[in-house]
Amino acid sequence: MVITTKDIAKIANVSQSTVSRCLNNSSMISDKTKQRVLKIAKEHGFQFNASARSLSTRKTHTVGIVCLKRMFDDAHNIHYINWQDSLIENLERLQFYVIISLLINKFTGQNNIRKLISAKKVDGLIIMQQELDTESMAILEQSDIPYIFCKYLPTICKARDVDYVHVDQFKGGYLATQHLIGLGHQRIMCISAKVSGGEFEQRIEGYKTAFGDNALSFDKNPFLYGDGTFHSGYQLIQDNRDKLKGITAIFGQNDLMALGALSALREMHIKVPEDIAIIGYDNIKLCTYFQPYLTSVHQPFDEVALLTCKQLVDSMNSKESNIKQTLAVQPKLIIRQSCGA
Amino acid sequence: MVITTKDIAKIANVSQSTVSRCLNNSSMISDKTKQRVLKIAKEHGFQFNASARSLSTRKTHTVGIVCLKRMFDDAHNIHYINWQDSLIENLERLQFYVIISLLINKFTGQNNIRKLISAKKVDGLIIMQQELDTESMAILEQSDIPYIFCKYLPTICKARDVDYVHVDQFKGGYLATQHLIGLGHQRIMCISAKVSGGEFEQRIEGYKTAFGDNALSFDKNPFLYGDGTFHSGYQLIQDNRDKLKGITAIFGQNDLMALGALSALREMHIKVPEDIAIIGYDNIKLCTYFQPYLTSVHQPFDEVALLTCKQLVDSMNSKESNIKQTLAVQPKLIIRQSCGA
DNA sequence: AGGAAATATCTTATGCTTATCATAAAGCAA
DNA sequence: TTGCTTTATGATAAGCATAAGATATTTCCT
Repeated sequence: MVITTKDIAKIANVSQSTVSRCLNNSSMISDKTKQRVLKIAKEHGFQFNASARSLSTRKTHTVGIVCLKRMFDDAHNIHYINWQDSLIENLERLQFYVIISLLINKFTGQNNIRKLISAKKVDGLIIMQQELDTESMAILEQSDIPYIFCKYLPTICKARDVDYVHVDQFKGGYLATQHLIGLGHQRIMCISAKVSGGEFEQRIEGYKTAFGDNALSFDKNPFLYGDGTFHSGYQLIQDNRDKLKGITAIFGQNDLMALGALSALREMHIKVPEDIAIIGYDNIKLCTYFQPYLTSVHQPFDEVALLTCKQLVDSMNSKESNIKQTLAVQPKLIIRQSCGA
Repeated sequence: MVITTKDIAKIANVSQSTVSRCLNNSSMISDKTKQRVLKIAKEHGFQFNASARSLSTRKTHTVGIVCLKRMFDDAHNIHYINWQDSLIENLERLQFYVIISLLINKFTGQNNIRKLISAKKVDGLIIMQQELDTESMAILEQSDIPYIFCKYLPTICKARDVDYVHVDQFKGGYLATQHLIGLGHQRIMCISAKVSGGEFEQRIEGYKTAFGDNALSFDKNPFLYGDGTFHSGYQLIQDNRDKLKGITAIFGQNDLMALGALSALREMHIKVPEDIAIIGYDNIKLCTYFQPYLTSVHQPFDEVALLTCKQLVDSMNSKESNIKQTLAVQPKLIIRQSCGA
């Protein structure tokens, strides 16, 4: 059923290496032979045996995407899937197979990064993680395959010499805050989450800098911490009614928490944006599901995915190890109804 | 850096085939040798070269998941990712690598099912599709690897002899309708979508049967068709205010449309559940984000994923081609606030 | 035409593992 | 001890494609 180069060689009455050269578009081959072989290959629906080819060339044409957990419809991750999705699309466009893998196999305790690398299953890895344990990091560093961090990990990446692509979170926090200040808000509550990786911290830095740039003080402004889910945003507001006194705006560090807060405010009959303005972060689809539509900071995941794949493919193609690159993408303010602008 | 069986053979001072036998837990090997070889392998972090092994054994320990499009945060698919997610988790537990692939490579026009099969990249395939073109179906049927359809495709599957796992959508539609009728509703509007595959049609069959079982007529009840997105649910209500007259309940054939409808009703100051009850379908997280929380029909994706993987692995392990199986999972009614129960 | 250079093709080895067949060693019965 | 069965291990081939080295063919120049 399946045809190999050997079969084609027999049919075309040439050697196997000639077939290989034809199929690989090599020079040193006559046009006549090439056309003949290619025609036969096509007629028989020839496809390289990936294993044999990998064994010989040490290339798998496969990229692994490693992530810690996959709970896409909640938590900080309703939009996370878009990043991954866009990565897959880009990789397929570039003719790579894509293996998805959890960081650790929950049932065997096996480190999947190690497994993928030492089994030679992939040519490169994209790490989508908030943080990475030292063991995994060491495995990556000792490996000879290129890897890149996508989106997350600014703090960790900063400390190490690795490729990474991220959205400028400081800028995002700055943009959001500047927008609120521009609308006259000074008593702004921050709803954040304690997740490692430093993304949220950077947004807060942006927030603080915006205050500074406007010669304003944020000292009296409350900072509340949840876990990044919708319900934590909701709960934070419910549990801190007292802290709302005097507050005119809320900066939700992600859309889910912002929308959770919005939901709580609605139940408390506090009007948005009339009584309190709300701004979110991520620009997920949910922003435009229920009125008032949520003003948010868009993270251009398409651009990030494209850059990530490009950079990884560059590394995979070049023989020497490239100079590590940090690529930053600029977020964008999306103004809707929730701030009354 | 990377150690091979040949290296281990040299270190242990045995032949390569002995090493292979030890690592593969073969019989015909003395305990002493086995322990020694295993110890060396472990010390050096030995991992089989996947390509070489596949070439020799014709097994890749890899399963492909094929899907048409990936637009996970919208459309009918906010919960679709959970299915896939659960599949991946189950496959990793069973020690398989997972390749994700779009049905067609948008840029090359290449049929990825064919590519995965003829390149021998996978041992089995899971198809997550609403429908499948005849070419792809033919490729699958001619291939010698097992494949299974997950969740979708009841109509298509019924016509062919294939393995498939699905949720009993008829039952789901029946449960939802029965619940509404039990609460005294008879004038129920159906908000559905024209998506092929037959899922929605089956839910409607369940709806109709429930009416019949209660000796009621649904003849005057409106059936509205959108595209499955939140916004289409919203728009359907906005555009059909007139049809709401006399209606006491709405059956949204998926949660997104139901919530879209809910959002529209809210803007029209129609109270849910007091004026109109709403029931959804899918039981996505979003059901409990904004009050009134949406009553819905839960599709047990964990169970479906487990069954899918089990059945596929069975097929992959057995030498002869198994008898094709149809596995149905029962949906479950989740009662919340939106029907006033 | 003769010979070097360029072009086209073939032969063989290689990548890593497993499978098959062959061989050696050990155990046991007569 | 001989001969036979088990048990353990080694040697070689096979799986499929590519790479390197060898050979044949053509082209081109003097």
